[in-house]
Amino acid sequence: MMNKAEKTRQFIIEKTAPIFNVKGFAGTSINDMIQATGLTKGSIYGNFRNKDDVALAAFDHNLKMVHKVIRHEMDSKDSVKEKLMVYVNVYSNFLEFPFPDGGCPILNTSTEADDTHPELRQKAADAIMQWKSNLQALIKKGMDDREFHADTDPEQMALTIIAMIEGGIMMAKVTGKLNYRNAVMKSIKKMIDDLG
Amino acid sequence: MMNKAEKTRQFIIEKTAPIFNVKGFAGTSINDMIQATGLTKGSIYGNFRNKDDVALAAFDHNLKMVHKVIRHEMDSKDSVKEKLMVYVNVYSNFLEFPFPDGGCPILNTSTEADDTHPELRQKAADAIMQWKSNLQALIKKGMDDREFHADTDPEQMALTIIAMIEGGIMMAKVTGKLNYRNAVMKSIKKMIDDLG
DNA sequence: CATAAAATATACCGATCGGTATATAATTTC
DNA sequence: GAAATTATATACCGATCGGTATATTTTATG
Repeated sequence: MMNKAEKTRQFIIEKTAPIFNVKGFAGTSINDMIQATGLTKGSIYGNFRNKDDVALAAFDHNLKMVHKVIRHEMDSKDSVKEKLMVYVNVYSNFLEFPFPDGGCPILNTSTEADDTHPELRQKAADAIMQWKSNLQALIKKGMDDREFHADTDPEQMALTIIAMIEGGIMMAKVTGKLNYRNAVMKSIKKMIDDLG
Repeated sequence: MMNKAEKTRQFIIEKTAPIFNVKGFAGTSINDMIQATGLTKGSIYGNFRNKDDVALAAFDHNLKMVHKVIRHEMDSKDSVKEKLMVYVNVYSNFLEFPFPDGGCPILNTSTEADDTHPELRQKAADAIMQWKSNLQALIKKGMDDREFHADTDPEQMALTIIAMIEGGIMMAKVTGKLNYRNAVMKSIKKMIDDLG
């Protein structure tokens, strides 16, 4: 059971995570956090070492939200193909799911942090590598189960799916044209279908 | 022929464009620009209305560099397929080309600006839509020339190629694993090959 | 070459930045 | 219930922020 400080820390994380995801690390100030939480600096610095510390926790929180959605949708799926399609469906319709404000935290954090914030960059890199490994394992299982063709390269397929998802999200979000993402997701679906 | 001010303005743009591409709009300060150029605020504000103005010009400059590379590589290609492959080859090896520091300006600017900076977001959106239109026209020409299958959806194919390129760049850059991008580029090549 | 115009340097501004020290309030412990 | 401990609020800090006003330098013009 959480004590007062743990509750406050979690509250701060929940309130600041969307802001970091929308405005980025450099664009988010302590004052933004104060306004979002209604607390003061003493409370923030009492629960976190510094701004970096909050940002790292916020990224973890955003990622956890994404994982939660994926896992929830994944639970009711049997075939590997259906499980792969979960990614496409969730990322195609993230307004229907409790996705973080600001969109995909992996995309946002990777792009901002890759040159500027080694710790955030490392977390985003870990998230992508984990995602790749998960997809790769799924695809390999599909091959083992004879659900997919034996000539499939699981790692390449996993990386390609992620690239298409992230690229599709980025294009749709910046242009405001949802059919852009839909077109890309349609391609991913066809690619997954063609696996077997 | 450029006068002194025009030369200085262009100089400021050239020096600050990589910084904006690496650190992002929010992460780049007037002081960064001063240090990069060796000039002072009077010179910067004498040639630009404000920081936004510099950032917009810097994005244009970065984009122009990318277009220059693509156009240069495109010139010696005859078939549509070869022209499409130029994008894959250039984005696979942008260390071999005069690409902006910080990587792809479209990806960087789109992701940072989509929620925070309407003008930059619009520029990035325009760049993507232009890119999509160019690819779409190429693909359509390939179909008209019977180089590609008639059942190809040019817009969907164009969007998918861009998504894969941008997604592949993002993954490789944040993880430091170049084979990630190479795997995705390999998939794009196969997809282009399968067009006809 | 002198003067006017333009460009850049310098000084300055209020606001905000991330963070710390101390006071006060809230919670925990005995 | 009082005292100790912990958490949060407040005041404060130096540094940096984007930007402006004015002085100085450089360039252009006649």
